[in-house]
Amino acid sequence: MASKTIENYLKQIYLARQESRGKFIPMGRLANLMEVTPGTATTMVKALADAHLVGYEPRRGVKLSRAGEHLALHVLRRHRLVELLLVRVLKLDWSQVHEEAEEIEHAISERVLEAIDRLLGRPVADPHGDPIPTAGGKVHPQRFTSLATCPLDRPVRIVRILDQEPNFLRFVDQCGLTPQAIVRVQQRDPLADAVRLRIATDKSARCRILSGGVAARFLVRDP
Amino acid sequence: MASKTIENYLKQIYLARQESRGKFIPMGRLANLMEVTPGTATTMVKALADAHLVGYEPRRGVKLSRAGEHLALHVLRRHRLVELLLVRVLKLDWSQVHEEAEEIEHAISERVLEAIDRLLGRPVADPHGDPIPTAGGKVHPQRFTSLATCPLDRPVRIVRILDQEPNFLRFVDQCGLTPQAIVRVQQRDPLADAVRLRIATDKSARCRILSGGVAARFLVRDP
DNA sequence: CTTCCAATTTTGACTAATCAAAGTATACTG
DNA sequence: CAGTATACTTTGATTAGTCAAAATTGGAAG
Repeated sequence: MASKTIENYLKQIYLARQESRGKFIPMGRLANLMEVTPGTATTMVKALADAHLVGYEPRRGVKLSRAGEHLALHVLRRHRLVELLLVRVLKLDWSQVHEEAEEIEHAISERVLEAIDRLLGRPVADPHGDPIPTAGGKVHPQRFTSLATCPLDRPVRIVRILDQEPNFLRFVDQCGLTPQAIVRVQQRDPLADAVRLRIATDKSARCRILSGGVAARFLVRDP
Repeated sequence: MASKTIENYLKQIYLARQESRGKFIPMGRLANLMEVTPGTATTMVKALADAHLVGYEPRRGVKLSRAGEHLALHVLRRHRLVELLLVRVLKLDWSQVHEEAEEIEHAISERVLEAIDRLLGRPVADPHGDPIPTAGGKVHPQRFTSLATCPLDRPVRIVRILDQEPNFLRFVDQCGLTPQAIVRVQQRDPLADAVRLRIATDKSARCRILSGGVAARFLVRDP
């Protein structure tokens, strides 16, 4: 069985590849994500390569092998199903479940995972809208725009938030910018790097201003 | 924070003291319970003693300190609440939850624990009837007889089973000797080491014969 | 009182994961 | 193209937990 540490390295490599579409993840980036020194990351990645979980090219970086990706998706499946259990069944706060799930994801067996999946009715997304890989390791491909790029003056539905930071999520919660919320982008000012939007469900008709970077963390689709 | 290993040592020392009422647990016994070599147990116990979690006297054995017992009870609380969650909410089989909880007990935070406790309605016992320590570390003292010692020909209620072995629990399940079942001991034969009993809820009026040792693993009280 | 045995402790070594710091390569800058 | 900054790798050391095997001891049996 893969150790907790190995599972975390593979998960981070997988997640890093999502954003920067390049094949190889540079060591420095991985070391950062894992919060270890660069030397530690190099050592560990070489061990992962020996176990055929990743491909490693010195000074270029690391990428998942078939087997590594499979394992990473499995970890992600556990993580996201646990998050949903914590929110839906144990009524934990949306903003906190990510950190809780970080630990629990390494402790649950296939049996428990299946029981959670069944109880929750085979869900396809976690509380942040992140897709839950199937038991077979498939991820439903999402191709959403974001609040930084969607058309103006048209209502859109928030479907996913690309940030797990509790403080940020608490802010998101207070604004009402949670998944399923319907919002309309009224204006974008590229020079000021500002996005002005209105939340449909918010009767007070107040506007919100977000920076472009923050707006890009909200994925949306037609309602 | 105490590591998983430390938590397990403390838990085993606590559980061992329950049975053999002597103050000190001999090293050999602990090494057995932890499935490590005696040398490993000695090394580890000396480290625990340095952390003031146990008292250690060479060649006599080990016992929990106040702090160690507190931690052990906390682990046990997590273990038993998780077991109950797995049975009641996730509908897992009674006979399997012990091994599942062995892992999960080290992964859940105070917050999650509290949420489980609330969801389950502050339960006082897990699916095997083992008492759940309170958040403050109190255990409701149980003083039950067992099927090996209770009065004959009087109905009694099974309240606890002192064995977590899946095969044994499956057998218990099939017999209907689960917690809450009402049974009557009809006869004891000390020489044959046999206990004959009838299960009240079993319409077929069939009898069961258990050895004295097995009978002693079923704690009972007046219905 | 000696002998011996079984339970313990000690010793030396190993694995996984980590860090600090020194060394090396790549790429940028003039 | 040389010089340097940055990113990466190597090296040597550390900690937690473990084992195998040798050394010790405390008490039971003669």
